[in-house]
Amino acid sequence: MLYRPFENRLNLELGKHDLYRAQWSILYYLFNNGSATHVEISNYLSVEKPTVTRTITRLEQQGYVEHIPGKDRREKRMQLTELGKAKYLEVRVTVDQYEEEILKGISVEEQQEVIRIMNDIRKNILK
Amino acid sequence: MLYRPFENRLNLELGKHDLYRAQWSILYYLFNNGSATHVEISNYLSVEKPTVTRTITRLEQQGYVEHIPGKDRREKRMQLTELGKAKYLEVRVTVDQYEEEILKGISVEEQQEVIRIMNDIRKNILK
DNA sequence: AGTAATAGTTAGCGAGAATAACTATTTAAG
DNA sequence: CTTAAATAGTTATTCTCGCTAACTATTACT
Repeated sequence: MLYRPFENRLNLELGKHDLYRAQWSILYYLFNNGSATHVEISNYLSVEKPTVTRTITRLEQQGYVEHIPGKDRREKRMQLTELGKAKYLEVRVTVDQYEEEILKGISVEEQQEVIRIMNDIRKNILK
Repeated sequence: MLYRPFENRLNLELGKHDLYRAQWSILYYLFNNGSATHVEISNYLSVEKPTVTRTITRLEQQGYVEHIPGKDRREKRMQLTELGKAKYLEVRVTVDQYEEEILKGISVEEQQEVIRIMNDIRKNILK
């Protein structure tokens, strides 16, 4: 009931910056995590590895992410480039405005409550 | 954060019945509404008309929906067939189990609270 | 009567995600 | 210490779901 309108508007906002949701969610994760492997991203987003590979490839072509040596020669640990960080912060402004707009009239307590409950549900699903 | 795991699991459950989310959401709407035109479904799901046409066509081929005369010769008013109603009830059992499972430990008050707030957000987005 | 608007369809495109089958590397077991 | 199993990632292919643009058919408005 909420997802489609939310997705539609978010894609509209992100489109202004030549980004899609899948790309944005990885920028977001890397910015807040410093770095991550494909598998970590895969688990975080609940998508399969090939999906991650494709999106990461695009982000690499755009110059937003780069890979750094991991503890293995198998794993590919990724992090944001300087350009990627700048991009994140730039888009963040737009996304913040969007969030503020759609949360108008919802108190901070209510927001926290919803996040807490959604997290509980998430745990139930992934269990 | 919640959508992908939810979608994955739901599709898994629906897959047991040879259905996809898009189809299920229309079955759901028609069952609870008696009948609807393409435009009504389009608005309800926040999806464009061609998308509705395609999904409805599939449901028609599967024998779950049929069209009845509307107030126009333009509009195509759809309703569930007997088979469609039976299918809905059959799948409903699976979906109920799924919902119960993922809502374990969430009180009814909390559920209502979340629904209320999500509805408020939805209104903000569509405004 | 002639133009607007509304309902739906067709054609074509693209995002996003999945599975299956593969390579490369690392870990564990006999 | 070598071989089998597990892990990380890629490639190829397929599917759903959704979009826009351009169309037909019908109805409403001026």
